Amino acid sequence: MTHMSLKVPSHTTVYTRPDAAIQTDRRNGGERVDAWLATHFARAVRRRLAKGAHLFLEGAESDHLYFFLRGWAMKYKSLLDGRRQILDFVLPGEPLGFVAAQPAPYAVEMLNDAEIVAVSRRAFDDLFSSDPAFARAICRELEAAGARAHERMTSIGYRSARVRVCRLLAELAERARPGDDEAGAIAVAMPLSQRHIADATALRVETVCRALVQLHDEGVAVLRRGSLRVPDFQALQESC
Amino acid sequence: MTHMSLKVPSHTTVYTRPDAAIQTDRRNGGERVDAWLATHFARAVRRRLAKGAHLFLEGAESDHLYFFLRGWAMKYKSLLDGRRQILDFVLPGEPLGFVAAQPAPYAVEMLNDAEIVAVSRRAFDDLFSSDPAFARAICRELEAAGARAHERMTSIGYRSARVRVCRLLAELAERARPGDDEAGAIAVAMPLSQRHIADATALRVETVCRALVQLHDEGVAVLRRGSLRVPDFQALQESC
DNA sequence: CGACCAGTTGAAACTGCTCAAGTAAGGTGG
DNA sequence: CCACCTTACTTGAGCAGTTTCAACTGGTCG
Repeated sequence: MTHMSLKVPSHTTVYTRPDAAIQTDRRNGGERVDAWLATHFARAVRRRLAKGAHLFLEGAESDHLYFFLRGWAMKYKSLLDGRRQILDFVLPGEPLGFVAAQPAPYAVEMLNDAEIVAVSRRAFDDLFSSDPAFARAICRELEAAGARAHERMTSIGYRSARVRVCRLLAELAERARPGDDEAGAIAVAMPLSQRHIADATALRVETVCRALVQLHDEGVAVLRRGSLRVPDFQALQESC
Repeated sequence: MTHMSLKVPSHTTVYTRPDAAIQTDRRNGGERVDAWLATHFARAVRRRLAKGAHLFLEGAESDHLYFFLRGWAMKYKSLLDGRRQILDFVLPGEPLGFVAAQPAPYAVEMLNDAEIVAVSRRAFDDLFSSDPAFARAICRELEAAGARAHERMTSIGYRSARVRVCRLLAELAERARPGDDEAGAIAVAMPLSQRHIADATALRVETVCRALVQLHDEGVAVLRRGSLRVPDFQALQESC
C-alpha cells in the first residue's frame, strides 16, 4: 500500500487558509436546535434566572438540558488562585448541557436576566434517539462550540492584548446579530464588564482597560454600559 | 476591606471544585466509538499514512470520516507568521471528522506512521441515523474533545511554562495508556518533538527546552527519543 | 452621605520571547 | 564506513509586553 501523496516534509509548513478571519458559524442547511422547542418541548419548564444567578456549578450532576430564549450566560472554570477562565458565552437560541450525563466540567452564570427552557434528560434522550436530525443538530452545536474553543485557544496563546479583545468583541457582535454582519456601523447590547472580558481573554482587568481605551481612541469600537458600538465593523475585523 | 481569597460576594463567584486536576475521560457506561468498526465498517477502506503525511489540510472539504487504529496525529491551525497552534492530538481508538460537512477548520498531520479507517460520509450518516447509541457515542467524543480544548485554553492562559508542559505530558500519558493510570512509574511511547510541545502549549521551543530540562533535573519526567519516562506519575500530576 | 464596585492611570517587576551561537543526533551519499 | 548535511536540542543575555501593586475617579445604591 502506498503512502499518501499529501506527504509534506516535516519542516515545510503548508498554508491553506492561514489564520483565517473569525468564522461565522453559518450552518448552511441544517435546522437550528431551537426548532424543536415548539414541537417537542412545548410543555418543558420555562425558568427565569436573574443576572448573577447560577444555572449550575462546576461538578454538578445535572439531569436537565437547557435552551436559552433570552439573556446571555457564561461558562467558566474557577482556578485555585481565585481567578476564573470564561470558556464560552451562551446566547439566545443556543442549547446548553451534556449529552453524556456527567459532572459538569464548568459552571454557568447569567450575565443578564434570562429566560430558559429546562428539558429533562429523559425527554431529551427520547428525542435524540427518535429524531436523527435533532441528534445531528446537537452535534453541529458541539462542533461549533469546539471551533470557538480552538479559536480562543489560539487567540490566548498567540495574540496581543489588543487583538484578543478585538476578536472577542467581533465574535460576540457577530453571534449577537446573526442577520446583517456586513453592516458598516453596528450597536449591540453586550452585557459584559471589563472583568468578564479579562476572564475570557486571560488578561488582567487593567490590561483590558488599556486595550479598550486604545480601541476607543482609534475609533474602532466603544464598549460602555453594556452596549457595544462599532462605527465600521469591517475595520474592527481587520484590526484583529 | 481586605481582599480575602475566598470571599464570595453574594451574587458572584462560587468555587465548587476549583481548578480540578486533569480529568480522565472515563466514560462510565457507554461504548467506545470504535466498537462499531468491526460490525458496521468492516469493509471500509483501511489506509496507511507515513509520519508527516497530512490526512487533510485546513479548509479541505472532506467527504470521509476517520478512525485511528494505530499511530498518533495532531490537529493544528496555521498562523500568518508561520507559527502553528496544535489544537489537539488524535490517539488510537479515536474518531476524527465532522458530523456537519464543512470546510475543515484545522489540518491533520501524522506524528507516526499510522493506520486509519476511512468511512464515507454516507455510511457514517446511515449509521448515525439508524443507531442512536452510535450518535450518542459520537457526541461523547465531541464533548470530551471540547473539554480538552477548555482545559488547554485555561492552561495556556493562566499557567507557567513549566506547568503547561507538565499537564500536557500528564494528559497524553493518561490518554496513551488508559488502563493503569495509578502506576507509580510509567514509560510510554510519545512521538513528540519539543517543537510539537511548543506548538501545543503556545510556548517557544527554547522555553519548552528549559522546562523539560528542569523537569528532568527534578526527576519528574524525562522525554527523549519519542518516549516519556515518569518515575512517579502521581508526583507529575501534583507538580501540575 | 458614605460604601462599594467598575473603570482608569502610572511605575516597577517578571516571565517568556528574541536573537545568537553552539552541540548532539540522524540520515544520505560517497 | 566515514564525511557531510540537516534537523533537533541547548544555553546565554538582553528585550518586551503583561502583570503587579498602588492610587485615584466616577457612578450607583443603601
